[in-house]
Amino acid sequence: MENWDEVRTAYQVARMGTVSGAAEVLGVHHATVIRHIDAIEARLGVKLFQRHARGYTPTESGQDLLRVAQATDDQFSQLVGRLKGQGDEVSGELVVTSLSSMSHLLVPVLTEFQQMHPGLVIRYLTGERLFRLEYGEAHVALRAGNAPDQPDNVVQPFLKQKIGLFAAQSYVDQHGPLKGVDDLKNHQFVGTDNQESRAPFNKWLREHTTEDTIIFRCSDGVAMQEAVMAGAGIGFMSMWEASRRPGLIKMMDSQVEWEGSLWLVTHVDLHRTNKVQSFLSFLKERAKAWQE
Amino acid sequence: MENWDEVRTAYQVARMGTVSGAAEVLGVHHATVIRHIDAIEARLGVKLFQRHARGYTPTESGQDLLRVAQATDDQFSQLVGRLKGQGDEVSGELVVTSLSSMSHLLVPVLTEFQQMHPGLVIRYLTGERLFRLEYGEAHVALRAGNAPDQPDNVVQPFLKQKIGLFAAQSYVDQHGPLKGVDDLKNHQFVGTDNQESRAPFNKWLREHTTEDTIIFRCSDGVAMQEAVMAGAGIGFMSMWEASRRPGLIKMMDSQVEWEGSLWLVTHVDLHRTNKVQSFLSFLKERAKAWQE
DNA sequence: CACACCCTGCGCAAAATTGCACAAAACCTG
DNA sequence: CAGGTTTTGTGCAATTTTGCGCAGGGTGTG
Repeated sequence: MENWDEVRTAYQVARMGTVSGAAEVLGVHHATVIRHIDAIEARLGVKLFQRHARGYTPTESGQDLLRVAQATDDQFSQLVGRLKGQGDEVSGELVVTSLSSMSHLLVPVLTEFQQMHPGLVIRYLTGERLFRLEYGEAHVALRAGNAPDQPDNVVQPFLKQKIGLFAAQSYVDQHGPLKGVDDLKNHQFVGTDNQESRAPFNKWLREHTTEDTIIFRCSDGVAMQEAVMAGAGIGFMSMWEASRRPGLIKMMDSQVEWEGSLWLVTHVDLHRTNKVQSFLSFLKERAKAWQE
Repeated sequence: MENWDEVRTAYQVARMGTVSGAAEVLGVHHATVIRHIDAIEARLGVKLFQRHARGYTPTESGQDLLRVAQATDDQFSQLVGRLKGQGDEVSGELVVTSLSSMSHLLVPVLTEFQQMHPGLVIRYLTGERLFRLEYGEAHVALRAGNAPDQPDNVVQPFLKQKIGLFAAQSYVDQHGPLKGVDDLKNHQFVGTDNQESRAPFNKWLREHTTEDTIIFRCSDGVAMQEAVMAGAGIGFMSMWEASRRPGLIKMMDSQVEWEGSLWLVTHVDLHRTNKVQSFLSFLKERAKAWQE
């Protein structure tokens, strides 16, 4: 059965009993209805209607089609109702992805947002590989670094991540405090294993010290923080992270050039949906508290 | 939801994951598929797919549509299976109509035919009013008299009804036998109450006797036979009927001009269906036995 | 019995749909 | 990393579909 429109036409004819009545309901010319009926009967090789001067009377086959198409019509009506509503209400899944280092910030927000919308299921995806918005893997992504410029992605600046330079008390006891920029070469650092890291504070560090001062190198951000905590060396950490870890000593005033940008990225197809929009506005609201 | 064809297109895209794949399945150009998707999304105001270089990924709304349309597709497939088979197999209803005087002949045939086809429901309609084939009230009609010439009705001659002139033994005892055509005016007859009856034997009777000899007039054929049996007068009766009623005396040799034609009438829309055809051939086969 | 009304059916022209060719972008493979 | 493949997207022309007007026929009603 190809050409579902002809089924719909036949359905209305069976329901109305006349070609003219069906044509009026369908909003087409009655000649079109006749042609549809002739076409579907010819394709099926079955008479669906008995033609007479008063209209079209469905045969048993036509009554069978009537029942099936009636159910289909109901199904479609319900579907349209769901689809139209779905764009407006916040329900179903909300898939958010970010680097795992952001989870401390995001998880409380996601939890609160879910509690505001009982019908919502939160899927928070973090991992090494980038979850791609284009394939529908996520609705909202939190990205760091330079502004992403992927097509079909609508990207907006989220917030500047304030970065500080910290060390553990044990490190200060052992190596003494940092006495300004010129003293950097006399200390040892915890840094990223990635030589080409484009994070601004990493570039700053490469410019102001020599390679051999970075004596503890990690590929994972969380491990870096652990290393700093353990006194392995001086390391960069977001101000917000540092405030949650007691015993850290600020080694230097924060430089503006260390700041990293965070970006909120959504797929253009989903950006205008109420679900995404309400989450974004809620997230920005909560993010104001982090800035101070 | 108008335009069911677009639903079908969207269904195939959701199923295949690509526009090209859906286009191949649907047998249309991929540009058509793209336009259908754009159209249905615009009409619903909901994004059904996320577009990317690898194809179209259904959103939650698209997945909802996929489920509904999948069910619809199954329903339609089953419907087509039923419809295509329905034309071939003998099942459902078989509606036959005739004058009630034919019931003695038809009922045994109908009974046997039903037993040959367990899935069949026989509806045998008899009554004063004519059941009209055009409105789907009956599949097959058995008509007497001149050949019906209604449009859309396919008419075929069934058999000639041999008619004899009979009386009860009690009538012969009282009035004596009929001594030829010239003796008709000396007898009394059982006839129809309808002055304009076009039955050939009635016209013959009006031509060969006077009105006042028809002393028992009925509107119903069965009542006429009862009257003849009771000795009210001489009356016409089909040879087949007379042979089933003992004690009747044939008053005259059967005249060819008395014979009435019976016609099998079907609606043109149903005439070619296997159900009607197999019943007609079965009926004709059984009718051969009546001719002898 | 005649009139009015409604429904079907058909030819022709207008309109919408579709197919085609081509472009551009992304992905896979060797 | 480059070539080949697959995919979507768009302007233009051909085709199909649709709408319109009118004729024909049947039905019901006054």
